[in-house]
Amino acid sequence: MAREIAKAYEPQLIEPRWAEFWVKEELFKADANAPGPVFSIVIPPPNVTGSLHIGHMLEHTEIDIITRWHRMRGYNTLYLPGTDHAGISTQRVVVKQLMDQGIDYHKLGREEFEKQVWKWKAEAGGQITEQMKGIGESCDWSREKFTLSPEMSRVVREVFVRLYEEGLIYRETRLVNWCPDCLTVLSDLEVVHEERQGHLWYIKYPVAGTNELLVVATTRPETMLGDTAVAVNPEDERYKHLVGKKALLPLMNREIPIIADAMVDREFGTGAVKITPAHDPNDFEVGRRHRLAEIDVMTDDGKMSAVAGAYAGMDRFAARKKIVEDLKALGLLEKITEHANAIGLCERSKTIVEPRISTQWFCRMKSLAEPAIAVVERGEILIVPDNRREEYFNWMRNIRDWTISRQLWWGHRIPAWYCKENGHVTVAREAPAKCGTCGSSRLEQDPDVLDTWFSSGLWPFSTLGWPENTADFKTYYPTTLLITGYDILFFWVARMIMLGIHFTDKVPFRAVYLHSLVRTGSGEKMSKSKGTGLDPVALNHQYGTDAMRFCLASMAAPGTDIILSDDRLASSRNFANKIWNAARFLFVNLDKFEEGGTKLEELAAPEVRSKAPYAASGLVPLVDAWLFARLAGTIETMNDALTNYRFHEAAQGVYQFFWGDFCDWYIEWVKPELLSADSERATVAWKNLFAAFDAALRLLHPFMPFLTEELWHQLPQKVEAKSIALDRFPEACADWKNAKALSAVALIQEVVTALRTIRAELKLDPKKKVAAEFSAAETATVDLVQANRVAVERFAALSELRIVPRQQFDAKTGAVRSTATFDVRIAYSDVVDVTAEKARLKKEIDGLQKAIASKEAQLANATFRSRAPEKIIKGLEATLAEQRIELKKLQDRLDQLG
RNA sequence: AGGCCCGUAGCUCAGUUGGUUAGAGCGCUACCUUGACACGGUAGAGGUCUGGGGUUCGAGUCCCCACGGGCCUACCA
Repeated sequence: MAREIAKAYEPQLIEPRWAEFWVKEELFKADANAPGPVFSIVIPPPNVTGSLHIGHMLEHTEIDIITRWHRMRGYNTLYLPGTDHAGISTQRVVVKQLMDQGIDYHKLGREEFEKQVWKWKAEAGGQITEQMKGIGESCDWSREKFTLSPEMSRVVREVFVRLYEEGLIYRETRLVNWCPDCLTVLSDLEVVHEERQGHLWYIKYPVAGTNELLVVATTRPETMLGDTAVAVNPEDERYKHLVGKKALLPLMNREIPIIADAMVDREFGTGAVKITPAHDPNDFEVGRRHRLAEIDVMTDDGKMSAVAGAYAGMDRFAARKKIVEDLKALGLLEKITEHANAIGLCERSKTIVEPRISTQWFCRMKSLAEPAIAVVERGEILIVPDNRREEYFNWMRNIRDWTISRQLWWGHRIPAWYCKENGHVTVAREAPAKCGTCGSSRLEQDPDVLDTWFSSGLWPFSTLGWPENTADFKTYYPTTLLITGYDILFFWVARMIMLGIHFTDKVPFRAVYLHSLVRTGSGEKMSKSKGTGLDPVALNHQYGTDAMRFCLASMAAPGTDIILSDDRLASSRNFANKIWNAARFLFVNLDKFEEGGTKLEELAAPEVRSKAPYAASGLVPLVDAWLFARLAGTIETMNDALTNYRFHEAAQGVYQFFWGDFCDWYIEWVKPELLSADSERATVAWKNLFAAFDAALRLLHPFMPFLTEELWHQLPQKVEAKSIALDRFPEACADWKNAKALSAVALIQEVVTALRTIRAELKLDPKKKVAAEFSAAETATVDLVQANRVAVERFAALSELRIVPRQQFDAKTGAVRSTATFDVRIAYSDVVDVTAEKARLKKEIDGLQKAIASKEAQLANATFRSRAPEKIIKGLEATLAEQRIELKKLQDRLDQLG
């Protein structure tokens, strides 16, 4: 029966089918009671608002490769998927959507708004999950979680209450980061700093009761409306006489004290600082020290407030302009200078963050951080690449309390109730019927929600059933590994470690692999808003998901960012096509072979494959032995690479094996034998070929799941076998290792290449068969080439390879190539380009002479001989000997050419 | 202000503890539409590892300085 197999690999025709199959068959459903070592990994939950971007593609590719690899090695494997409710982003998205419909969400009311968000989530929120299924991630979808589900909410409340009871969560009024666009407080981490060119305005403050003017410099003139003091350094002779006097605040006509505080830098500006405790972190500190009034001159949406005098109601930036103009008109503006400063922006909205006094909930971090530092120090959690360890330590050792409340409606509502009678606070797991202190039933729940990262911080154990000691929790916690981006090391990783240890007494994961960031061609972080992002879904469609995965993996060297290019993607696509065509070759020829009566079952059934390599006439043919030796080496390389998260090395290993060894050499070598009349040799070749092909598919499967699944199903499998994903990753059999076969084939390859090189230089028609001569000093070399003469003749398109003794080797005519171990020659009657040949020889002689000279010098050095390891010296001497022989040959050849 | 990373072939990148003529993919050149594959085959050209100094028998690899690029942390108005 002839097999149908397309000429080129068309991933679009294959991927959807397998993606659906994997999900439908629940192939990756984990069993907490299954035997074997455990591998478990939880997904860094992507925002439910999001769609798959290139960063996810990289992250998920790495996770899936490691996961599939473990599963194929017999681990009890769990890859737990899920999404994050992403408080601010999601709320922003839905608010905007409502606004587009002309609906103000405030008017809708909290309850109705929440309903709208859930509705939106149900309709649009599953996009990324669907995309993950589409790209074939081997998740256990039955265990999918959402950070805001009732199940997760229970855990969040449990954690909040416990921390509150332990005194680690508290409520306080202080200066916080406020986003006037998102209308919520932000944690320090959610404020991104950007260097901007601004100005320094020098403003004259009249000193009450004198004719003096005190000049202060500020970057934010609009805040002066809330000034409650002017500060100078106590040591500053220029201003000593003014301390204790009053300044008259321009525009507001308010008297404010002139105070002395050591925080003032005498060198900066004028050495006199306006103090606005309600709008600047430094000033806030000074204000508390000196018991100054805190006047908030702004509203929550960044406008000037009622206490801002004539400027009330103006936008904060418009007010700045107007204030500067007014000061100028009054003659109170001394000068304006250029000044660069780092400005705080809201991560989400990019709005300039306003420091503002507010009552919020905080989490005390110091005591949580200490054990989290210790586990990393002790290596109980491995951070890879390890240079990130220092960043982690640095941040953890200087950790500050975490603002955990947010003025949003979408999120985990803070489980605190205020007594309307007397303000008592009751914190509880479930809504209390009455105040825990006074018994009043007039309670009101805190309107705020928790920072999204608060629930994310519980992810590794909340998803596995904690606080119950479930089977999942017992089996899969601590998780084995976390793969995530280094940009959320503090946001997320650090907090999971702290909360994980605190609540479970165990680390949440044994290792953290921080993957690279995918950058644009110009090296910037890809950004959707700038339009510089690549759409992985489109690219997957264009090149195939497997090609995309392979490409990302092959570039994913730890610690280096990835710049993705079309060229690189195309090369991975070509690799997929190469494999496809290797399969095509097998099946097309198999059709012919089967006409002889031997069926695929007999050549490639699992039990047949398991006994490879097969011998012909009692001996495993050299090239077959070589192929399996290469296979064993590749398996070891890949296992070693993946153990150390060196995805690029593993990818390179399988690429080299499949394309270089399997396609370029092995298939070419055995081609004639596959349809040979010698049916024993043909059968052996087929069996070995299929066994190696099958092993190669399994090696490649974690990287290219679709293609390998498709081709694997074309080989006979055990009756109950459903997927290559559940087959075993090949193991490097000790029997396969064969150093002799490796070096023997390497020599044959060298001979072939030397002959081909001559042909190319002589510009011989590739189809024209010519005679060649071979000679070598060692008998073993001669025997080897003799034994493989037919293969060499075919590889180099020779009519005949004559093996001649050294002394009979005619190097005087024709074109010659020599190595230290052998010489080859092709007789050629036409005129050879002597000048070119001489130039080539001279260049090679030059290089060799340099190499020889440096080795001779090194070996002549007594210190080197006494200090270098024996192995190096011996190696050097051996190479030197070879190079001398080669040099001699080249020089002789050059002499012959005159 | 402090800390980290990077600078290797035209391009994008590898190069594990310092050790023998520095690798890959793409691109380029030449030849080849051979019965798996032009998303292919064969052969080839092309770097002295940003610059300078140092340690060492020996440095792309370790140290110092400079230049160039990126990132993180940080309350100088």
